[in-house]
Amino acid sequence: MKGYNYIKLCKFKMKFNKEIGLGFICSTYKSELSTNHSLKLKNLNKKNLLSVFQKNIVDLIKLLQLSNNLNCSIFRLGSQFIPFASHPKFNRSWLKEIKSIIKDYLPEIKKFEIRITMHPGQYVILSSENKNLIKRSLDELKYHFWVLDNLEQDENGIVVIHCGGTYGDKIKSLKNIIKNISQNKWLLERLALENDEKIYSVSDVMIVCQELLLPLVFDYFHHKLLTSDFNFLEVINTWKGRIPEFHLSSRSNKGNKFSHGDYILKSDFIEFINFLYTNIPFEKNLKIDILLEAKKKELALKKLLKSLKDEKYLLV
DNA sequence: ACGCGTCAAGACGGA
DNA sequence: TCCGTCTTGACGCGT
Repeated sequence: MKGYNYIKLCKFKMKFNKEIGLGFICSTYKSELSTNHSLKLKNLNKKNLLSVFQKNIVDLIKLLQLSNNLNCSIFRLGSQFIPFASHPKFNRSWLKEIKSIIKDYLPEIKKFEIRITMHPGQYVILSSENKNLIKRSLDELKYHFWVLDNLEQDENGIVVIHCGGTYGDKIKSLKNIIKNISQNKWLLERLALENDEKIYSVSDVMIVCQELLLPLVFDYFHHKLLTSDFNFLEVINTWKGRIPEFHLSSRSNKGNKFSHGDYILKSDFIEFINFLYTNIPFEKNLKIDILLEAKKKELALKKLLKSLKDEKYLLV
């Protein structure tokens, strides 16, 4: 049994005594490896689906191997792992074959002991009044849960979503989210909510997380674009015994202020660690997973690790 | 053969 | 009003 992969940080004001695990998301840069191989809806049939899924699961193992080589603790599995799985044109009976393929690869996947989490697309919305949209969102979430169940992930295998739109009334929309989740208790098993950069700040998301006892995924980049007042210990407390998942990205030097950069600036990482250092009591024993949301994926992770080593922030 | 626009889906802010 | 942002690979049409 190997232990939790974490990086050994030093050179902070005092020794930073939390165990920080890192990870990158979904694919390698330029997608030599990807868990998001897909197909056009009009080409959706059993044969095509199985061949695409086969590519995704084979690449998943290679991506976990790569993550492990880079000493990562967490990996985000792409939402297109089983393309169109929640679509009406998807024949549910295909899942039997998928299930048995997963079973064959499971020992290889589990041996890395890397935490696998997922982040459905922007179309999963629980704040809406539109019944059909809610139904489709629940179907999509059900698919994500199915995947993590079948990958035999423990309670740390979360499914992260944003809170959706406000439709001009944020309080009403937050109530809708609470109502929709309350009416579907199975969501409490794996669902987690993340603050976004335009609509729902950490303090907004906290209302739902505290009401329903859901983990709050703190995205530092989003928080800086849409700040709010909150007690960071309350964010930690939403995780109960689970390992908090936080997100970090740097601003892109092109595009608008919302877009994610190719890499993670060392300064942004240090700033985030200092934020954690300042806001979590020294004596609190904690593991924390930080997913790096950078366009250049594993290259960004490697570059960050190198620059941290070069400047002696990281013990090799 | 390759480059580019489109593809299941929503909502928002900014130009 | 339209486009880019969240995601970023496949594919089919045009050259």
